[in-house]
Amino acid sequence: MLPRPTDAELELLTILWSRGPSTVRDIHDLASARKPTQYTTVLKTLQIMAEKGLVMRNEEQRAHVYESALPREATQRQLAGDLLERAFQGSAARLVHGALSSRAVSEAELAEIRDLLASYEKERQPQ
Amino acid sequence: MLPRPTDAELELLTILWSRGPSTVRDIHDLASARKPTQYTTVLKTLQIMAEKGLVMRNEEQRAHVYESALPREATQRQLAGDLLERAFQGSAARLVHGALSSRAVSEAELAEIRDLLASYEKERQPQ
DNA sequence: ACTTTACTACGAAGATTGTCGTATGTCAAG
DNA sequence: CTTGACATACGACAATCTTCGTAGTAAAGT
Repeated sequence: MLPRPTDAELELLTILWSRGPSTVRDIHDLASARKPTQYTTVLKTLQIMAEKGLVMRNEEQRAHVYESALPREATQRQLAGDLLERAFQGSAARLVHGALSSRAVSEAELAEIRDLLASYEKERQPQ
Repeated sequence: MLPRPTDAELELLTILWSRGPSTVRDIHDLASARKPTQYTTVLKTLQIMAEKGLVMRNEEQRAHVYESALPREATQRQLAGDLLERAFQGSAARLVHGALSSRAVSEAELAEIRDLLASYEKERQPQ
């Protein structure tokens, strides 16, 4: 339903996910710390995102408050699923392999994934 | 070094990975079976990909032969790593969670991922 | 009251993407 | 030799993306 967020849009979504509802000022401060950007660039991007339905806007205050329309997990599911189909022909194992081989992975991270798998294994057996 | 392939480019790369070096005719036949497209659209896209370095072109024959510049795994690593950083803040566990929750996963697939993890666990202990 | 500051709206420019049509060249068959 | 089939080259168009500047307005400071 919702379009896949573009690169610039995703950058702002990650900020909204970590901060929760935020003003353009707040979002710009964080975004431009990572990559220098004009205030109006962030504003314009958020306005477009609101048109697309990627974010919701609360206009009660003079400084509008923006909020991600979907929780982080939902968008992450969409993005992972999309890449899974388009680049990995649906092979989750290949995607995991690609992710793990892209950089060093800590033991803690491997353990976390192992636990995740275990819960999926269990889920496959309703009783 | 190489740019991230666009959606249309990735579609053609997947064909090259499965078929190996191919003519535009071959690629077009397969691509347009999935999504109707004009021959020259595929040709133009391949020419742009050659400029970007995403594919190599052999012009010995009248019908040029195109070949992916990188093996499938290298590009998949790039794409997975890129998404990992941009959408998952580097958390491989979250990426795996997103992928698995995006659709039903077979027992065989889970087993494959489990084996993959095991090999990474081993690799982490040089001695 | 006036000036500075802060905010939104919006037009627009430049780059990229995806798509196609047309021009042109090559080659084999009639 | 001419024609038809098939190939590449390339210009062009619309849509989207990213970015920014300017205009207008509301609030706050002096």
